[in-house]
Amino acid sequence: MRTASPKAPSESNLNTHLANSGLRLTPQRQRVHEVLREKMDHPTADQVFLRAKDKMPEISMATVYNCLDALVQCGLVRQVTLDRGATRYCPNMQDHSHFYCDNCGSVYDILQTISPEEADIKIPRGFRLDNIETNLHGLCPDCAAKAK
Amino acid sequence: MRTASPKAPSESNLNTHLANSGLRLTPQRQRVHEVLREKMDHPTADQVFLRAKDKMPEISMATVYNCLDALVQCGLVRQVTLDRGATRYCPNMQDHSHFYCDNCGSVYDILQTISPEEADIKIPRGFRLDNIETNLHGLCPDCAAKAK
DNA sequence: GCCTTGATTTAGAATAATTCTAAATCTTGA
DNA sequence: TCAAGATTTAGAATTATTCTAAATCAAGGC
Repeated sequence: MRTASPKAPSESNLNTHLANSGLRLTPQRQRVHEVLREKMDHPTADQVFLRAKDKMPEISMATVYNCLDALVQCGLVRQVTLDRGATRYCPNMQDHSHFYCDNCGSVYDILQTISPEEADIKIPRGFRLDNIETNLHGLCPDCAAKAK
Repeated sequence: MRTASPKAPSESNLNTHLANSGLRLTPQRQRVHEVLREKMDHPTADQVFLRAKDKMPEISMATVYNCLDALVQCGLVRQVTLDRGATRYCPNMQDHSHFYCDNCGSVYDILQTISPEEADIKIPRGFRLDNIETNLHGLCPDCAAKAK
């Protein structure tokens, strides 16, 4: 039996985005999306996998990668590569940049970015610029204090 | 016997930078630096390894990583992480940003950046901002043409 | 509702990228 | 010349990501 259950706004949002990219809404994609929004640190695929398993023990690593790719593709998650280590995922789609501590590897959202207009970036003819990613490198408060 | 051989400017530059970071000038570090400057595409560690072996067949992968780290540490090379794949290395220390084609993965130097001042980035108290990395994402001319 | 088609998930293998280890070899300064 | 510490090396180990083929699922047509 199927009852017409009202959907949480985030779920319908998720469905809309997925559908716009020709992707389906699946329990796994929901779960991965949920995990990312639950704790908006910047988890690696592995961390997402571990957290997702709490409520969905049968999910596999390959699926986590698939889901993350799907979410990135439909514009609900950003992929963040800041160093040689594992890629991180960020569900905050508000315009912002990332501060990366080159010493301890911690990541912070910085609610400020440079828009293409104000940056006045001129790209050569033929290129199509989709977005500008800004990564701030330096030391976090803890490491900065110790560095003195 | 040791003769006082005059050094090429780039070599003395390399030595100066290394020394300033408490690092030694070694043939391997010279070779890796040379490889990067020979062809300023944005090679991965693996590509650097293959190219370095031409003139130094006994160099090892671990050493290439060590050398790249040393060069990054002393400010002669930039590490560039643009996606989930291997890290790339860029010997162009002129202020510039990278354009990354999200479709084919090609990388281009864009001789333009956003200075911390004009960006007007305000980081929270306690953080130490060392540099701003700007990555431009989109499609290269080839992929942009095909995408239409 | 049933069926077909293609999308998605799965476990596990495979590959790729990076780091680690311990021994050998340099380099520098005393 | 020696000692101490830095660097290199091969190869193993680890980590991160992708691939594979089979099983399952979802959506649209009948």
